[in-house]
Amino acid sequence: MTMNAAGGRRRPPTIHDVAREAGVSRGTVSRVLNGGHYVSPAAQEAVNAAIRKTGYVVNRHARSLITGRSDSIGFLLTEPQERFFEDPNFNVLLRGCTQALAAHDIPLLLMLAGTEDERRRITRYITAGHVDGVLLVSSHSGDPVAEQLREAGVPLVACGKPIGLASKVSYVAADDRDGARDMVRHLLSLGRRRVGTVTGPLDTPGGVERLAGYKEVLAEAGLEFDERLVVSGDYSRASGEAGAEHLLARAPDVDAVFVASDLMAQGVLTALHRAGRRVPEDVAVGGFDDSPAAVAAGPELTTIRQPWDRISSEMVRVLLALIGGEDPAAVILPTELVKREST
Amino acid sequence: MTMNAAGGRRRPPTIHDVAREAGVSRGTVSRVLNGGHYVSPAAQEAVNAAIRKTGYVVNRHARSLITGRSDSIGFLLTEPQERFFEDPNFNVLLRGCTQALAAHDIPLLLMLAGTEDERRRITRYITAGHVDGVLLVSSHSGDPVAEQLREAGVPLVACGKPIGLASKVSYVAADDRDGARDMVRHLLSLGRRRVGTVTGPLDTPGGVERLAGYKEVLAEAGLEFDERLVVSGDYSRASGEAGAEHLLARAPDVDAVFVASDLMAQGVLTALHRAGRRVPEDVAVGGFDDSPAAVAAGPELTTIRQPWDRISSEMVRVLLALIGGEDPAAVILPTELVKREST
DNA sequence: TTCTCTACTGTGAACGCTCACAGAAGCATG
DNA sequence: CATGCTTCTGTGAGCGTTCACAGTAGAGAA
Repeated sequence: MTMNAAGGRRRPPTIHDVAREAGVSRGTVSRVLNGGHYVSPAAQEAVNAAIRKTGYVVNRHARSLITGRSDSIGFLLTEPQERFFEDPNFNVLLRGCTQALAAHDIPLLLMLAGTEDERRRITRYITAGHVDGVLLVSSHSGDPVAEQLREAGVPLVACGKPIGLASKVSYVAADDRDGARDMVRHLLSLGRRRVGTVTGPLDTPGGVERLAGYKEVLAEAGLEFDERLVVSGDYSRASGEAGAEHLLARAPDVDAVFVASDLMAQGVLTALHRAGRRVPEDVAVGGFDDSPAAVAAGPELTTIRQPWDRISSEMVRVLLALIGGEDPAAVILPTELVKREST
Repeated sequence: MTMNAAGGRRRPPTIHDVAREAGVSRGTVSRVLNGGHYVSPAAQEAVNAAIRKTGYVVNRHARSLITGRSDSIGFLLTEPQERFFEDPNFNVLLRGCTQALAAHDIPLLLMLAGTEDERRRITRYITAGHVDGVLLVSSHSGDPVAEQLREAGVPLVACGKPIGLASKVSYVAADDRDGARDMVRHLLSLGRRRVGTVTGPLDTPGGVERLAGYKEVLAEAGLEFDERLVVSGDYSRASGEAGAEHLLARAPDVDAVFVASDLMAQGVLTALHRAGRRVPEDVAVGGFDDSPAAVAAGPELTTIRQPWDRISSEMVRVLLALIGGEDPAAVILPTELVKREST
């Protein structure tokens, strides 16, 4: 649009050009750029017109150099596996965060720290002040990166309650336990009495909480806890399949399964199908997440919807507050039972 | 806000601190940082030691301010839909690019430009020089953002051959046409003669090329082209399902389907199952992509593997070359037939 | 009048780095 | 001895911005 007719590549306009154009000083332009306090309406208007005319865009590098802020946020994934990329929830979360930040005109830097080596480099990068804060997605406990960032005083918001960390780290999570309770109550309401579960990894908050909810409801229904009905998975499809086989072998009379993720539930469906069990007639299956995988499955999964859109927007809100100097906060968001064909 | 354990607020070390520590000047430190030309071995070593000792990390903002480079790359998604996030290929691509860039210590900025409004803001952001180059993922033709960036002279590499654009834009793509040929030949080799296809969107290069490959092989096999065997989809699961129903209605004798994406193929399987057709006995189904969806499907899909890892690393390589002043390049990578249960 | 207060504006000095340039040292050549 | 060349090193300037501070003008109070 602003190509010079002369053909030369034109140097982008600076605050100086705008000042000259508006007939004011650099300082006044800067004040307009940063909220417009102590600026007369006339100057305000002149500067805005000059900005439009010159096509001026602030040079973030120059600004960052002096403010010490970088005006960007890191999205950090410290999973050793690529599981998160396989996980549809991850997409939704990433997209939600990007959009929430875009509303503040803040770019998001995607950082993958799978290996030990990468983790070191990225920690170094972050602590050097190249991002103002970090959105952390790391399900496992005892994450060294998280601990290091916390110690370095980098504003940090985790997705899901971090287990291993000392207190005072902000996080946003769905109410896993309550979601699990809802699902198991739902299964019991269908008349099922031999309700098994395939848990998530038990070094993750989600895994622990969902199992806790399961146990609570069985107890409140007066059903005896039967450890043969509990097998553990790692949120992957394959582990769901293996888990269901295990379950069928140990408790053939199982008539319902609460699976701690939709992806695992897909695996469970496969295994049940192979074993000749009909879903939901013989065995009702409930998932967790309401990810695209839930609808992709056949039959479509009854599941617990996690409010990913709200989780991501809350993560961004809390992080920006933290950067603004507010105290750490924990946000727990409600889940919702979504009934489909599998129960 | 990095608080020191000692209690003092420590300013991060600058190039000046390193210079003092090493007993040399700023200039020498800078030269070491930028390749070490014209630096004596003794100075080189002293500077490296000082860097290690002080924990110095270069301030990219200061560097960018003077060099005009930003040392970061944008990953731009201009899809209006969230389809890409649903698409497992996207994950692999994003991860691959992030990692390839990480090897060069270049952070990746994720940019989503779904709406018209966002597109304007992001174009502005990019053309203001906040990234050195852009990896563009936009399947549709006539993308205004791409055209604007091209005109503004921003180094740009597209994923897949852009249709609408004027020439001279770099891209990396799998050999869609050849992949389609392989799959259709495979279906014919199984003795199938009524081979249908569910195409991708025909305003995308993938959609067009895969259909072209299909037609070519039918022609070379001496089979007459039957337009009842061709229905179009949009790469979504739902469109695959609808497409298969359409196909069954128009050509009930269909004995094989080449589906232009795995996700659509999942939908095709669902529709075939509902219609009581066995796969692969009654109808063989071939997908495209070899995405996780291919293995998630039941039966597991025979498909065409796209070399996503190489696509992403090539995109990064070409973009860095472009930034380095080299000429635009097009890279076409070979595909591979992966046989599974559905054929 | 004179003083104070408020609202606004301009100016130099940073921020941490790279770049151009000047110079020094070492060595060979005229 | 001067001269040139190469390799290395230090210095000043400046990138585009914000920030602190010093003003200025105008209004109201003493």
